[in-house]
Amino acid sequence: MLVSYTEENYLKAIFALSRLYNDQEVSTNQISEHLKNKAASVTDMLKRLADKKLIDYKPYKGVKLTDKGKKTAVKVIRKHRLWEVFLVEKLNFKWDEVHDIAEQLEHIDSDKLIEKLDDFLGKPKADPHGDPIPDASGKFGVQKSVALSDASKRSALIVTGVSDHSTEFLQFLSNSGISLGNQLKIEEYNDYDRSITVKINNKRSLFLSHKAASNILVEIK
Amino acid sequence: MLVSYTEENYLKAIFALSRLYNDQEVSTNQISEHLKNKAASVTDMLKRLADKKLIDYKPYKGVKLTDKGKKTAVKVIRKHRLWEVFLVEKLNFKWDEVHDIAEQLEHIDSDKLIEKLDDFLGKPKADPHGDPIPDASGKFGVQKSVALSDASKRSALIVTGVSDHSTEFLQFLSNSGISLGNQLKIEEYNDYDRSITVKINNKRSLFLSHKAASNILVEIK
DNA sequence: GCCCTATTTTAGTCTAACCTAAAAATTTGT
DNA sequence: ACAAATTTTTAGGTTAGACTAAAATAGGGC
Ligand SMILES: [Mn+2]
Ligand SMILES: [Mn+2]
Ligand SMILES: [Mn+2]
Ligand SMILES: [Mn+2]
Repeated sequence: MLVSYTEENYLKAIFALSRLYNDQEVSTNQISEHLKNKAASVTDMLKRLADKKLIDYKPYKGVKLTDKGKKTAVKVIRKHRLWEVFLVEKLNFKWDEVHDIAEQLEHIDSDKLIEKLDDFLGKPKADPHGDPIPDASGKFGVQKSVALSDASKRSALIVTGVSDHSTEFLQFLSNSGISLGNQLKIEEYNDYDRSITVKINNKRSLFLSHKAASNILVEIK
Repeated sequence: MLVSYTEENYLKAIFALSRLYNDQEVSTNQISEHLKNKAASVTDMLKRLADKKLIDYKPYKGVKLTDKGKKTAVKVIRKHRLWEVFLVEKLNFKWDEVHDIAEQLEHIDSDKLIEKLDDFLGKPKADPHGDPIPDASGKFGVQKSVALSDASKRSALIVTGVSDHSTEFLQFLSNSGISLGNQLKIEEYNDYDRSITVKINNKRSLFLSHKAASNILVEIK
């Protein structure tokens, strides 16, 4: 039984939303907003996905992915992130340019291709935005990173990812000279607006708003 | 104006067929057989392609690609062949495994991606089957190869391509120890069934039927 | 318990891309 | 030249996936 391009996008959306809301049922409206489709169209699709046993759907009660649906969604995410690594590492794209292309590439259907691509890239554990890449069996490595805005002062931090994937934010980081792997130290914490000052790689100092800091993920070194 | 996945496949088919029949108008039935769609469906699509100015269509008289249609078709072919090179050269696929995956990859829409892929692969001039790769402006290099069955005896020949792209034929060649770049010499020519015997790289001798020899393309060294 | 509002589903349309069956146009054979 | 065979188009349907408008349901406040 084959899953269409469109169905894959719905499964991915449901997976992301159920993560976001700690594995609760996902509502029609949440999916509708996420995919920018009308709620009536979503209901339509939910019926089709339920027929295919990819989701559990109780009218008015929201949906949950079945194991089969989860497996499909995770595979699409795996493909998306592997292709992003390829685009950045091999083709020299910038990290803010790859998402839209990966949105297309993630639907290419060939198990052999995924595994050969994974080998070619050296079985990467994370994509260019620090998001973990599930392995062939669908398991994600554990991510123990926290938002920079929640990190403690003075300890050495490593930038491991971002939680805002927009071109604007990624370009802002690049322009500010922050990239994955950089070492950060929080130098000042302003109670008034929760803005901070950080030192990058023990060199330059940089001022960051709370909004920016909340979207940078770090691990304690 | 965007060209759909399906429309791209029609343009590619029309391009291939008009090559095959020396730039004559392509008929509805030819397209129908090539794409394994019914003739009525083809007529439907021809109207849509004509509306988009991608083909010139006169009912009952066959179709020709416009410049715009030709440009689109050639770009799809360029992408198909570049991806095939990627799959064989970088991911170690065999030459008989790549066509179906390239059929999907050829529809990925990003000019920047094509050009970066082309650079990454070293701007290859031919795909793994010896088919020429048009450059970014759409120009094909000239192919001066002939069928092995038409080549003259005793001269040193180089295998440059195949004209049958089926898995069966490609695997037959691999099993026989013939690949692109090999040197061949015709040792014997049997008038009875037009079969030949060739020497590969001045070492092994191999018997080939006329059918096989007619699908191997060679250049005189 | 009932009303109000927000959410969700149903009903009815639309388009792209396919199909079958029938009609029309073209080509072929004599 | 004209009938027969072939090719192509038209007419009418289907399905996936979108939409709008209207109806149904659920949940919160009193
Ligand atoms: Mn992405
Ligand atoms: Mn990413
Ligand atoms: Mn191919
Ligand atoms: Mn090829």
